[in-house]
Amino acid sequence: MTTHSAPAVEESNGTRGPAFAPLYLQIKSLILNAFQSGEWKPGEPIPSEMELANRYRVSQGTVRKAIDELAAENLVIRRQGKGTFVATHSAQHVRFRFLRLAPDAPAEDGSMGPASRTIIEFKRTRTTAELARQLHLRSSDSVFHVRRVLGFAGKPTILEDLWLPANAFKGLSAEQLNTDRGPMYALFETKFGVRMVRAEERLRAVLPTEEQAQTLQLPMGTPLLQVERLAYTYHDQPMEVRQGLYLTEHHHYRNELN
Amino acid sequence: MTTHSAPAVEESNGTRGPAFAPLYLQIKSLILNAFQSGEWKPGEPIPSEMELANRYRVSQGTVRKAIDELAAENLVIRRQGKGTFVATHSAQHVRFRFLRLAPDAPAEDGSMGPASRTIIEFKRTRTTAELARQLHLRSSDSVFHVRRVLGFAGKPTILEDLWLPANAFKGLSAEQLNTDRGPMYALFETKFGVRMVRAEERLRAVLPTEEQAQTLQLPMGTPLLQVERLAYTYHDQPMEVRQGLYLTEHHHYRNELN
DNA sequence: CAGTGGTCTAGACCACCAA
DNA sequence: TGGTGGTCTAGACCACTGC
Repeated sequence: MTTHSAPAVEESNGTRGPAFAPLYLQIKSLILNAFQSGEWKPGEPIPSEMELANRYRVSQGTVRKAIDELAAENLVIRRQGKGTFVATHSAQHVRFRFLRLAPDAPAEDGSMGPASRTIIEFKRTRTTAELARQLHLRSSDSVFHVRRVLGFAGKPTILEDLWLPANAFKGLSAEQLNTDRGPMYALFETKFGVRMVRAEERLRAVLPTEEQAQTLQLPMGTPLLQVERLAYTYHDQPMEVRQGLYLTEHHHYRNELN
Repeated sequence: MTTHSAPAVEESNGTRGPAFAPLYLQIKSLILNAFQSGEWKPGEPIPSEMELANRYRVSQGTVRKAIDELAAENLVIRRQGKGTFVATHSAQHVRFRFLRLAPDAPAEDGSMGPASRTIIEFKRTRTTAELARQLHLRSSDSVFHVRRVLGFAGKPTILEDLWLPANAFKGLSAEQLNTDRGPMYALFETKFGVRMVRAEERLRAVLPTEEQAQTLQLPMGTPLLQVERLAYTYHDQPMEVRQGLYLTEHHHYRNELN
């Protein structure tokens, strides 16, 4: 603490983004740190703009611009008159935000989720070279591997494999996954403090192997949409690899180009 | 013109967005009108923020917020020290912005475009009921129908059908499409003043018909990625229906989830 | 009513670009 | 050097929420 005119920002914090970034980006980075450290948890309100402005010794406008960006990236939700809240996968209106498969005929009850979910495999294994590369792991690290089938209206529709770094998901169990209702990403948030923020997907049309066809109860030769996903948490840290096979007879993958 | 304190906004303009929208949204709407009317064309600079502030009788900050949104929607490009420019599909770095198919192995020369393009059908027909619904046409209106094949590295990879409202594309010819280099959407801009701004896509895995397989020189039973697109110009006006069949043996459709 | 985010203004200074 | 967009500030007022 120097004596004259407080230094703006500073938070007795070693890692503070690029040294000479604009003030509002430094503020944004500090807020993200608070998210990652769990100081403000998903679903909870963050301090008001005025409070943050005082804390960081900047004007309200600068805090506002930082929060503007966080809101644009869906990391935060603003509600006029109430406050600003850390975004969560548990909130009703953003559930299945990352599941882009939609029924061709819109469901009666409005939004939909999988009607059935069955874990058909759960194990902890050593990382493969490919996984290590994608998840930034060392070859000695281990991962959880989950395989599950999602069904809509009684019909198996998605066969999904996913891999998670064991270090970040200590204690994950098949029991836990089976018991839980609601999106898997909501479970990750509440039980492991891991919030998925962004993902990249690669899509292809493929034919199922015999095993895959049996699992999905489909004839061989049925074309399936293969979706490879790499999901990231705060600060662009990769935290999940997922590969899905989607049956697109009565569903489609929707996308917006901007 | 009243005498006291100029009224802010107003542009002797009947259609001006929602009546009681915030000022900056009204400004944004006025700017969009200028785009649509062709007052400021793709690639050209728009007036400086100060000029616009004076013209619309608002502060620079309000104009700035309007332009912020336009920039976020990729309708405008800002360049510090130079000005703000109407976005264009002709610009080198945004070419093929709407083509999400990428080679599995990154190309040597960096960015890629189709190596070959062949128009295999071009005709003017009456609108179908489905097309009329999607393009907001009357059943008496007619459309252009184009079918083409795109190839990469000598291999046919995309079979694409597209439909355009004939009214908006008066004079479009197969000749024109064959002669032109560069993205089709750039041609639409320069020749017809139609700028595509946004699109919705629906993806499915399908098997080709016999005719489609022959056209793409593929064996029957090859799974293909079917991409249905509805593309919009300014003010959310639908202007193109497109259906593509993508061969995803050596390419993938990339997507970002936020 | 007090507290929150949302809008709007006016003005200062900076970083970048072209002539 | 002058003009452009980019950042930052300070302050006013509005709209919405909950007590």
